[in-house]
Amino acid sequence: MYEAVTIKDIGKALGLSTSTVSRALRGSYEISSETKKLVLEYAEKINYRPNPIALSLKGRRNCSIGVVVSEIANNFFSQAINGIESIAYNRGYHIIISQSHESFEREVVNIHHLASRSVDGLIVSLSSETKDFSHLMSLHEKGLPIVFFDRIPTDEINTYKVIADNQKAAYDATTHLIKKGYKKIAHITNAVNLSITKERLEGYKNALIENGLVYNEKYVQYCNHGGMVIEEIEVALKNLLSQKQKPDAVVTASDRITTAALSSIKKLKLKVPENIAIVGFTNTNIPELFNPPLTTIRQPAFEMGQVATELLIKLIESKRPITEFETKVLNTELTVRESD
Amino acid sequence: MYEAVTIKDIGKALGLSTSTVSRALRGSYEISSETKKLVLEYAEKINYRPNPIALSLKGRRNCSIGVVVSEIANNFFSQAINGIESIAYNRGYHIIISQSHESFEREVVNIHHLASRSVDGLIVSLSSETKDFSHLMSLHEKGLPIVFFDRIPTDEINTYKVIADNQKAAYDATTHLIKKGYKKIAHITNAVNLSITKERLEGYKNALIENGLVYNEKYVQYCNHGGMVIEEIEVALKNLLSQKQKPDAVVTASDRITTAALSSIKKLKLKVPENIAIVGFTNTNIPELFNPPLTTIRQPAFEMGQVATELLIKLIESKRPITEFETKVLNTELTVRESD
DNA sequence: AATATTTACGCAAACGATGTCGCAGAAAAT
DNA sequence: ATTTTCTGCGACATCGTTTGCGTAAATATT
Repeated sequence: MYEAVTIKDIGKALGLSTSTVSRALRGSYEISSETKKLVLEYAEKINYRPNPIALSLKGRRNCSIGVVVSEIANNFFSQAINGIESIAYNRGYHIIISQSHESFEREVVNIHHLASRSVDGLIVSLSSETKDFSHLMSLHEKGLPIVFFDRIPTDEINTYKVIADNQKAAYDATTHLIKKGYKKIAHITNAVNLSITKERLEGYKNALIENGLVYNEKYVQYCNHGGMVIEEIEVALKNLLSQKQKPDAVVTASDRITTAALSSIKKLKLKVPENIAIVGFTNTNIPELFNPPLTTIRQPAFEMGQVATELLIKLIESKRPITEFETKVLNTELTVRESD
Repeated sequence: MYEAVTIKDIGKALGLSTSTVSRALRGSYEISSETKKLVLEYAEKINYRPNPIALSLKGRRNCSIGVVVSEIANNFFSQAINGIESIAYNRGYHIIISQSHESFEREVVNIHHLASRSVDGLIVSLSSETKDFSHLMSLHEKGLPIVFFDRIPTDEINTYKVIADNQKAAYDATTHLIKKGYKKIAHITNAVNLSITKERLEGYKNALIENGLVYNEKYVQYCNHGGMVIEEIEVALKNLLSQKQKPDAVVTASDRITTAALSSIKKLKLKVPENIAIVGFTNTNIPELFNPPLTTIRQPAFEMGQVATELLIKLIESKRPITEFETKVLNTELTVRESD
C-alpha cells in the first residue's frame, strides 16, 4: 500500500549501510561531515520521513499524546481539547482523541488501545461509570505518564491533576441565588461517584449552610448519564417539582444538564426565572443568546487543557522520574445574566 | 516503559517457538488442537494482546481509521464524528481524530501523520484553505482508502463522497423566506472555494431567480474562517447593513456563522425577525432555546458520519479494488421556528 | 619503524509478530 | 520393507530503525 522512502533506499542509492545513514540523519559524531551532508541532502531531496511505527517498535518516543474524554460533542471537552492541542502542536506532539461515551468498558478499551499504540502519555477525564482505576493504575505503575483533568481519581493515582475550582464555583452560584432572595434551591448534578459531583455538591451545601438554609437531600438529583439522555433530566425536574416544597431555583452542574434543564422547563411551560431560576455550569459560546440569557458558571476549559498538556509533556520529557505531584486548581467565572 | 506480554513470553513459558504460538493464536490448521488449546488458554490467562505496532510494521491491518475535520468544537463535526464512531466501534475499528483548524498546512501535516501511522483508511472533510489536493491524491494513488464528507474535492479525486443536499437546503431556506414575504435576502457563507459554499450559493441563487428576484453579488458575504473569528461576521453584517438597500433577511451557511450572526445582530440592537430575519444552517441541539427560537436547516451529521464510515470500511475490506464510486447525498431538514 | 589511537564506517542484533521453508517422525501407500 | 504423504513444529528472514561492537585505514605517538 502506502510505500514511503526508507533508510535502506537512501543507503542503496548512496552506497552506504543503513547504520551509517541512520547515524548521519541523527547527526552522530561518528560520521564524517561530508557523508552527513551527502545523506542529509539526499534525504531532503527525496523527502525522507522516518517511519514512526518502526520508531515505536524500537521503543523510542512517539511524539503522540492520547486524550480520553467522555464526549467531544460537549463544549467543555471540545474547548479543553483545543487547549491540549494548542500546546501539543507547539511542542511537536500529535494528539489522538478518543471518547468513552460515559462507559467504563469503552474507557478501558480506549485506554488499552492508546497504550498499545504506545502513545508517550495520556490525558484523561474519567467516564461517569468509572469506580475502578486498575486499568489506569497498572499503566501508571509501568511508567506511562498520565495527567488527569476535570474528572479525576481523588486519591488512587498519584500524578498531576488539573481541575476547576468546582467547590467555589458551586458555592458562588448558590450564594448568588441566595442573595437574590431564593430560599429553596435545588441541585441537578452528575453521577454521584465523579469527583466533580462531590466537589460541586460540597460547594452547594456549604453555601446553604453558611446562609442558614437547610440542606435537603431531596433537592439534589443525580444524573448518571450526565445529561446525555434528556429523559434523565426530565425525571430529575419532575422529582423536584412534585415535592410539596417546590424549589424556586436550581443550580445545574454541567453543560448538558444546564441546557437540557432549560429545555425541559420550557416544555413544562414554566417561566425562567419567575417560576424557577436557573444558574448553571456551561461552556457554551453564546449564553447571551438564550431565552432568557443564562447566568452561567464558565470553566476555563481551554486553559485546563493547556495546563494539563504542559504537565504531561514535563512528565514525558523529564530525565529523572518525578515523584512530587500537585493538583492545579483553576478559577471559574460566574457571569450574571437574566436567568438569575 | 510499558511492557506488555509478547508472543515470546508465551513461547518461553510453554516451551514452544514463537512461530508455533503465533499460528496457534491465529488458529492455523497446522497446529494440533492440544497445542492450540494450551496456547489459547495461557494467552487468555496472562491477558495477551498482540502488539498493534508490530502488526503495523508487518504491514497488516491496523483496524484504525483516521478522521480529519476542521474543528471538533462545532456541532456538525462532533455529531458526524459520533456517527463515524458508532459504526467504526461495531466493526472493530478505532478512530483517530485530528483537526485542521481550517489551515491547509495543518491538514497536510495531520494527514501525513495519520498515513505514516498506517491507518487503514481516512475520512476527511477539507479545510477552508485547501485548494491543492496533492497530499491526498498521492496517498489515494498509493491505495490508501479515503472517503470525503461535507467539504469534498469536487472532481479531483475519484472515491466515495458523502454530502448533505446543500443546494436544496439553501434553496428551501431561501424559498421559505421569499414565501414569508422577504424580498431582500442576503447570504453569509463560508470560504468561496469550498464545495459546500458553491452548492449552497447555487441553491440560494436559484431560489431568488425562480421567484423573480434579482441575484445581487453584494448580498453575498464570504467568511474565510467559517465563522471561527467573530469579527469576520461582524464585518460581513456591517457590509450588508451599510448598503442603500439593506437586506431584510439573511441565510447563514454554517453553525458558527449562524450563531455569530445572531450574536452580532443582538449587539447592534436589532430585532429578529422584525429588523432582519435569519434562517441558518446549524446542528445545535437546542435551537428552540434561542431568542428568538431559530428557524434552522439541520444537516444529518450523524448519518453522514455513519454512511462515510460504512463506505470506508467497504473500501478497506474489499478483496478487489473498487473503481466505481458514488457521491451519497443526504437530505437536510428545515424546521420553522420564530426567527422566520 | 613499530605501536597506539582515532576516525569512519559496516555487521548484526533487537523491537514483536508473521510467513516461508524445511525437517523430523508417524502414518499410509506401495 | 521401502517409499510417499501427512502432521506438527522450529529456524530464519522480514518489516524500518537504532545501537553495540568490530575493524580497516588513517593518523598520531613513541
